[in-house]
Amino acid sequence: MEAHLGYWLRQISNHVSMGFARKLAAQDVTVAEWALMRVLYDEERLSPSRVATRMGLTRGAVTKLADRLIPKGMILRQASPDDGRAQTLGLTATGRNFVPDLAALADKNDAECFSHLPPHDRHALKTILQGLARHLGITGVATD
Amino acid sequence: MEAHLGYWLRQISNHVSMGFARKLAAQDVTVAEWALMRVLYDEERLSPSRVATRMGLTRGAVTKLADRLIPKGMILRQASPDDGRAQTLGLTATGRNFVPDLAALADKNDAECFSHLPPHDRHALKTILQGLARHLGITGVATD
DNA sequence: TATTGTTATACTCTATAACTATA
DNA sequence: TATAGTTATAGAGTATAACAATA
Repeated sequence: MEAHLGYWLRQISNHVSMGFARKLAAQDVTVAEWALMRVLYDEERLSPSRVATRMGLTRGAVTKLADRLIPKGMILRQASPDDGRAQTLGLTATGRNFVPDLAALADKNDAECFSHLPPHDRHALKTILQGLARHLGITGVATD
Repeated sequence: MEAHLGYWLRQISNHVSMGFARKLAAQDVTVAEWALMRVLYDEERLSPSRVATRMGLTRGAVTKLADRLIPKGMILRQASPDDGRAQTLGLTATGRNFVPDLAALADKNDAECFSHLPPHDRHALKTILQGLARHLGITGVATD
């Protein structure tokens, strides 16, 4: 009943994410909001369904995130001309300009948490984690 | 703006924790509830304050967890004889007998997620994570 | 006054399921 | 009938702040 890898992973991950969340909060953005913005940054314009698939969320969850980002002026929701049911989500100019600033916060957070690691360990950690993601069938696109 | 270590950590950690949560759910226990039971397993009897410190939670959060575990018959809340303000939390016999079963689920989950890793990688991962915990000042006691 | 614990309230994150409008 | 999206509801997880009882 000693400690498990899953335990240590959770401890560190929570710590790192909380630090990042705090930095984002100073910009009035949550981690989930950032993840959505990051996905849209790569794709210009995506339907909520596709966003949901990429982020591993339900469509309803995406709607709620979008409902928060729209009044903040970060993203736009527009009806698709082709299909009366479909919508598209895309960053506003403001949102698009903001993404690199938020990415810089991710850089900073990563640096604070991991820069003391010897390069060899940092590299090993990333390689092992990426291998695990592949093996465990984690689909998500990088979002921070 | 490539992917960060924090990102991969979160992806893997979420995946591992979700698998564990599913297993615990089949026993009508959540991860947070398990964490509290695990802390009490080591200590016999602890005040909510001390539990909060160990788990990195507020006292209010501990009260809520305890309020769920008590009707499940897993833990007991008793007034301290010494200090009229103080309470103590402790596992019931049922709860105490249950902890090893839940720990076995943690073992199983860990095995499912990590057993395919070469022993060398598994060891490196654990060592690096534990080193990070120490460096980042993560206090928590192992809870899974 | 300080401390212990509980309660009230709020918010994020996420899910499931029902519903609406189209196809 | 099937699909896209939204809405309604719920619950975990957590925090902050107010409060009651006791020290």
